[in-house]
Amino acid sequence: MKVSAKVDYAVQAIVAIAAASSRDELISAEDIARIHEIPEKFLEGILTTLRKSGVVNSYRGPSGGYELAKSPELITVADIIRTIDGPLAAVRGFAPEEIEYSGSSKYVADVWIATRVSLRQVLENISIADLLSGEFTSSVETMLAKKDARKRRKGN
Amino acid sequence: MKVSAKVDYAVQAIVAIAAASSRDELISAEDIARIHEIPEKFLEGILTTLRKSGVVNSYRGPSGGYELAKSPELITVADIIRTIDGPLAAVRGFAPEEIEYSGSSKYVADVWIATRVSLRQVLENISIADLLSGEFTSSVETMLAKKDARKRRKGN
DNA sequence: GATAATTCCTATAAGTATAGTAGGAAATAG
DNA sequence: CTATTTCCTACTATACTTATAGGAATTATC
Repeated sequence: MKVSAKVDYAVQAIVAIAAASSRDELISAEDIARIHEIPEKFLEGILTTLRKSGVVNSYRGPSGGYELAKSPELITVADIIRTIDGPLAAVRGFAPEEIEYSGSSKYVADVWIATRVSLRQVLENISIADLLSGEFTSSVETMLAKKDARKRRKGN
Repeated sequence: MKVSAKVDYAVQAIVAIAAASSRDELISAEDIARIHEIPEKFLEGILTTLRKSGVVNSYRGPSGGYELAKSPELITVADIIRTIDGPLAAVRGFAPEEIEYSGSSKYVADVWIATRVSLRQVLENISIADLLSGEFTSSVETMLAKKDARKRRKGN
């Protein structure tokens, strides 16, 4: 259950682009890469994917760069993850429903289905606009306010 | 955000062992592998990891096999994932707190922290006993009862 | 028109993780 | 003694992740 560098970079890049767009500016891949310490050529590939999926627009030439293709309220973190990495919660590369669990494993599918529901509840409810303002929907705020939210679990 | 084959196999194996243990029986790796279509030698490695972390006990020789090392109420899916795959939600291999997000990325850490909280809420609240009975805690039942819990999201 | 900035495209590559295989040593019940 | 089973070590193939390299296409500006 790991978040790839690619996805983390993609989210950071989109937020940076959104910040520029909110000032009616374009921002170049080079600037994003330098500011957020993302390998530039790697970032270029990520931005190409985001462009092809219609999340950002790009313009070439001097004073070129990237802008959001739609309002930041309409882009969620879940959208970005699905674009970059595929399904939110794949089990062995399949959707939970596609796997046959028999006998004592009968209820194991429910684990992955519940996992997917919970990921959706968080990631579909955080928009790029939220990440610009730092104000999240109440269900997300509730999670962030949890006692040990920012603490690592003891190594068992 | 994918669930590895290893983790899926591990959960299935533990439940199978729990089912046997509830009848006061041992079960062999070969039986588990055959019944649940898990590559046998691959499963052996998984069971060794689970033994070393104190989740199961093993006995050699004919009529040997595996049993749970503790009560199924005390083993959660989160425990199994951490044993097999490491932290529930690592970002680029680090814990969310370990990454420095600056400038417009300031709030990106909160995304991964909320993600981790939500995974914990699900995975720490599903025990092996729950997977034997098919009866989950109410917060998990609520998720499973959600409208589209068992449906894939449209490809965006 | 020349220049420089920028995206776009294709190819390659190192490193790591995933998923699995093979063979045999050690223990043990009957 | 034999058969069963875990235990241990090593190996392999493939894919994925995380990049890197070089240059072609586009375009704003002088």
